[in-house]
Amino acid sequence: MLNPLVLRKERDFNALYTKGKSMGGRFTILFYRKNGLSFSRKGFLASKKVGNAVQRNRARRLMKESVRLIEASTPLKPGYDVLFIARNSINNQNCADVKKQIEAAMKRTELI
RNA sequence: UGAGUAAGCCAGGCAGUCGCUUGGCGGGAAGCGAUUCCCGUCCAGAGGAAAGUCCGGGCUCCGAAGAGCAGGGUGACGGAUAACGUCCGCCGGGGGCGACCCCAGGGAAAGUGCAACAGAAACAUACCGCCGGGCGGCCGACGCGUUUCGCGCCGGCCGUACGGUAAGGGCGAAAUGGCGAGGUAAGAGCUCACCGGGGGUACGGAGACGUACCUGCCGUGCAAACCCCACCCGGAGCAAGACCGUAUAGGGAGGUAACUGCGCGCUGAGCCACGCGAAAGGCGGACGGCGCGGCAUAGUGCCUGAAAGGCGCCUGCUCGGCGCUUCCCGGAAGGUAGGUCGCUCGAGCCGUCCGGUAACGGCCGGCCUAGAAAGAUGAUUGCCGAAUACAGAACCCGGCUUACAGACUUGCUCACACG
RNA sequence: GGCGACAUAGCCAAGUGGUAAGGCGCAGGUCUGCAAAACCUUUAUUCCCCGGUUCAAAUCCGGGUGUCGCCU
Repeated sequence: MLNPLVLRKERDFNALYTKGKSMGGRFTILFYRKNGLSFSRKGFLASKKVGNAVQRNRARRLMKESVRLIEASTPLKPGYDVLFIARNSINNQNCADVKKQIEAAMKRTELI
């Protein structure tokens, strides 16, 4: 069985883009929306604008690691779909800066 | 020491903490089900190009995987290999002082075609020039007859038509072997030496081919133009495909929103008819444009269709093969954003030895080394340190090509210095 | 991940060995009292890039880059 905590279906992504709220940051863009479930689902996305396969993998790992560290102290509120999209400015950044930016964005949108 | 050339090898390392993925073991859960998930612990966890997808093969399905045609590919010779357009050796040609490097390197007297422009001619062609004798004119010397001229002969120049000539000029990317001498009216393989080419003979070599001798020579380039010769190729691709689970058994002539017309939204200052002259009129979130929607009983158009002793299906075509029967379409089956398998033990990797110039092959011993499904390698601390470039497996393997910071090893060549 | 197609002026494009057609647009001109229409003129020299074959390449061959499409 597939992991239910991961955003997967094209329908969910389209709903996020059209009906969800968004918040742009320096390195990432944040989409979020209430999903009506008892748990939250997350997605991490890096388009071809970010770079080649190595740079896209690096961007997603930085975002996942940042969210993991944030959730260790202050967990995500349940009942949301959240999508993190990397911008190409994320290249050559270290984890601490990305974590700071994502944490600020999540606080402003009151997801944590 | 410097410059160069060829081959090989590495792709930051070690330790601690947190986190991710497969598998083994132990325990516990979820779902109608196929089956899956959670916790603890142990082990393992991207590349030399994983890339481009340019070749070749395995594997799977398609219609039996058959013949022919079409189409595509390769191209000196001998070998290696599962196979190749790859690799090794060797031949020929080209480059470099050299080590060494580069070459789609069969056939142009089998045929067809092309060779623009320029040029006389690009299958046999004479433009300028050179030469020859003929005719005409002019000039000069000589002789004869004679007197203000005529005739003969010799030489030169000009013109003219004819013939000879491919040595020279000119055109061109390319002009009927090159160069020198003889020869000739001028020229010409017409003759000769050397070089080049074709053919023949002999010898050497497994062969491509090489060497020697004889032979006077018959246009050139393009086959990555058609083509000929030899050899090879059925097509599609893991989203291939296999299994399981769940659900399900009728209906019947239309379908399609492409255009016009209709509605809504956005855009935003003009638009329409008449007339031509200076004016006057009508409409105006109009007309037009873009987007969305409705209408098939509004029109135009398009598609399918109830057909007949035939119809349908089959990789580009044919031979050939298969199926159907008297209305048609469906349904079932199968597939699909349900699950599992395919999914990694393989032409595998490492080492000694043996055969072979080498590519490679063989014996023996040892090893197991990613298999995800929004897609696993990250964060942080310390030490070494100049310290990192190109870059992420997606069914597997052998090659090629392309990208790339730097570090190291070995062989060989050239130059200089010293012994 | 696999398969396929394309790249020519600002836009649409023809050309498949011999110095790149055509249309729209832009600019200039003619005409007009002013416009529109019409007519005339101008606009490619790295034909996406790099090599090779050829006397000669947009065209043929090889490699690269970019864009687009399809996958029961």
